[in-house]
Amino acid sequence: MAGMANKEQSQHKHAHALVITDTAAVLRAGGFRVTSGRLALLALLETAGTPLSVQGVLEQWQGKVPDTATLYRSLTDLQAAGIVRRIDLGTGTAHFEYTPTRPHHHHIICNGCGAVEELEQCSLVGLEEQLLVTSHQFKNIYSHNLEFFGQCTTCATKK
Amino acid sequence: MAGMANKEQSQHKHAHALVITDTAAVLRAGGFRVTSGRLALLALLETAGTPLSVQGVLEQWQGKVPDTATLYRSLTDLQAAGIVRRIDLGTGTAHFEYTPTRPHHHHIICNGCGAVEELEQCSLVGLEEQLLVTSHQFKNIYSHNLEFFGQCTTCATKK
DNA sequence: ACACTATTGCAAATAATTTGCGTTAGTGTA
DNA sequence: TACACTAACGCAAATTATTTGCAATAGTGT
Repeated sequence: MAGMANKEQSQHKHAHALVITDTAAVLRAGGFRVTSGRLALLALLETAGTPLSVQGVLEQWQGKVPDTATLYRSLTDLQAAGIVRRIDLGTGTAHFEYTPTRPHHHHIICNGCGAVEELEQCSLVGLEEQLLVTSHQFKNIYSHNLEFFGQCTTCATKK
Repeated sequence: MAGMANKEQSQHKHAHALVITDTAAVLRAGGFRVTSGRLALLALLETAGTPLSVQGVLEQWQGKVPDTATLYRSLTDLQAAGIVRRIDLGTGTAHFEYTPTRPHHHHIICNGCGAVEELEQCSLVGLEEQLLVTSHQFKNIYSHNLEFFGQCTTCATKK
């Protein structure tokens, strides 16, 4: 597990950014070494319009692709540090998002083509509180996953 | 709560039952042959307090366990027929529930021990409608998954 | 009791993900 | 800038989850 020790950010003059959007800075802030592999990985995740699977990452990779073992290791560590979010789209394989530029949100997945749309806001925090009152068994809720499944316009038209 | 009262079903000709609770009848209604393997599988899923993985099914199986290939095939077919529901608890492996006695609902999963609690009602149908108005890309929503992750009382106490 | 074919078991193939280990390359320090 | 330290990487191999092919077996309707 990568500790969240060194706060080495803003080695440049923009000290006012509330959210670190520069991937190199994000890595440093997370206690990671800034390697070309990680930079490329985060850049990919950041630019991709949708959550990417390991497969997806490899396909979009520019140049010599990294070893999958390395990729999985990176993703796992980055997730533990909160830099990457692992989500389940019901496909049976993990998908990943770049957290810093993507606040908590949910998805709609097309049953037909697998297209994924990200949803704007989420109003379930209030619901979480209610749940804790009702639940006899649970004490805390830290997070939730919510995905909708349906048909995108294209697939709906195709009959 | 795991222990919802488990009523003995009427295995006789009460034609007025709105929901078929007898597993053999459920199988027949779904166009399946009533085999001992399937009966045992459905019985297990029905009695289990929580969604079961294939692993879990095998562990709880009484007597000579079935082949996993068979198990997967059965579960896949039963799911296609709507007799079984496949859900994702974020563990990376599929879990299954017996649909006839379990209406649509969601779960809370303990980050510590993996304990799963089923939640009563779900008020997201209205939300689905709203989403369709907002979304530019989606036409229909057929279903959704919602799981909460937190700490059960036991794990919360354990430090 | 019989024929028909869904279902099962067994062996083997895929896929996804993880682990061990020696090599390479960021980082802080001199 | 050079050097030592060790995180990160590549490669091979192991696990785990799930699927597929095929021949044997067992429900079902007649």
